[in-house]
Amino acid sequence: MEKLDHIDRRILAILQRDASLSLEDLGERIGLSRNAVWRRVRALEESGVIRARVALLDPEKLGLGLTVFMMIRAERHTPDWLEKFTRATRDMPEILGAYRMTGDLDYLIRARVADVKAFDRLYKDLIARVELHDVSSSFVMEETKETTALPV
Amino acid sequence: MEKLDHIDRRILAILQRDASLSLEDLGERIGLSRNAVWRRVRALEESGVIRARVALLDPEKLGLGLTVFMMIRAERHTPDWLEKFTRATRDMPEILGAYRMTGDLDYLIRARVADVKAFDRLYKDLIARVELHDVSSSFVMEETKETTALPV
DNA sequence: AGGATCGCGGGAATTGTTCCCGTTTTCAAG
DNA sequence: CTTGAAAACGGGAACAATTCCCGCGATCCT
Repeated sequence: MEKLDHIDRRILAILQRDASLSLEDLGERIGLSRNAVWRRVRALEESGVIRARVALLDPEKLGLGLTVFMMIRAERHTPDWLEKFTRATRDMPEILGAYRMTGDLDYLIRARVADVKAFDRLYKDLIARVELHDVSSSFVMEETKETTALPV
Repeated sequence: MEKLDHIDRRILAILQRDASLSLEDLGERIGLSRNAVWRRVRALEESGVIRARVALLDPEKLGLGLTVFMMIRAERHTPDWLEKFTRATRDMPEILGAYRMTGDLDYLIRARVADVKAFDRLYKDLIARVELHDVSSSFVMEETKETTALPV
């Protein structure tokens, strides 16, 4: 939790939508010299507020047309089951998010695959790696929103 | 869906984890001149495979410590309900993802907020904007995985 | 009011990007 | 095989952006 002023927040708001702008352009937009902006950006990177700069790819163009959520209840509630589950999800690149939850479902997985057939392979691969008591999968028909931009 | 060779995929794999590398460095890693790499990256941008370059922020450092999922069943199943729902989620910056689903739950929302109190405000704000028949919210205790990197 | 601190902008060196051009590789047809 | 066309490569150079140094002005604290 860092102390950020209004200008820092405007910089973050812009960069988390488009990090390809030059410092010159960025400075122009917020009314500061390329230079002042550079110092602020560097500070935000060093403090870890800016965690990374990445390229976002288009899943459709990569043939990954289907988003799937898997609602999971665990077989056994032990530390080493959790450890195994964590490793399994980390090692499976189709899995984009894995969450331990409150409520009656224990875990939630968000994954991106080519199609239903590919999902079935993912499913079988997952249950081979870690025992699951109950799994209910839902396909996403439409993503009405999907962003990496946090509220600043 | 584009035709990508092995080198393109290696470039994408690197850039979707770290887009701050220079063309020189990138070329070195994959055994090509800065120049050949530049042409490939440009082609990937123009074809839309690379959708954007963005900065990823640390939610904890911004005081957004809580991820929430909301499982929703709709009040009415009409085009203009969907339209209203879509606009509502678009306009609420805490909502990072909104998905129309198969199965017995109609919609799923992924959101990031400061704490339970902030979630309650989000919840009340949402039900004020669009009528929901049934909402069940779960908090994320632990994110064992969370990535923007797609399998290439 | 004086002194210290902080953030700003200008300038300049360094580094990175972009584009041109000649060469090499690949691939298909003869 | 050999040959010709097309595609991809690397080197060089111009241009652009980044990075860092410095001096100035605003702000704050006593």
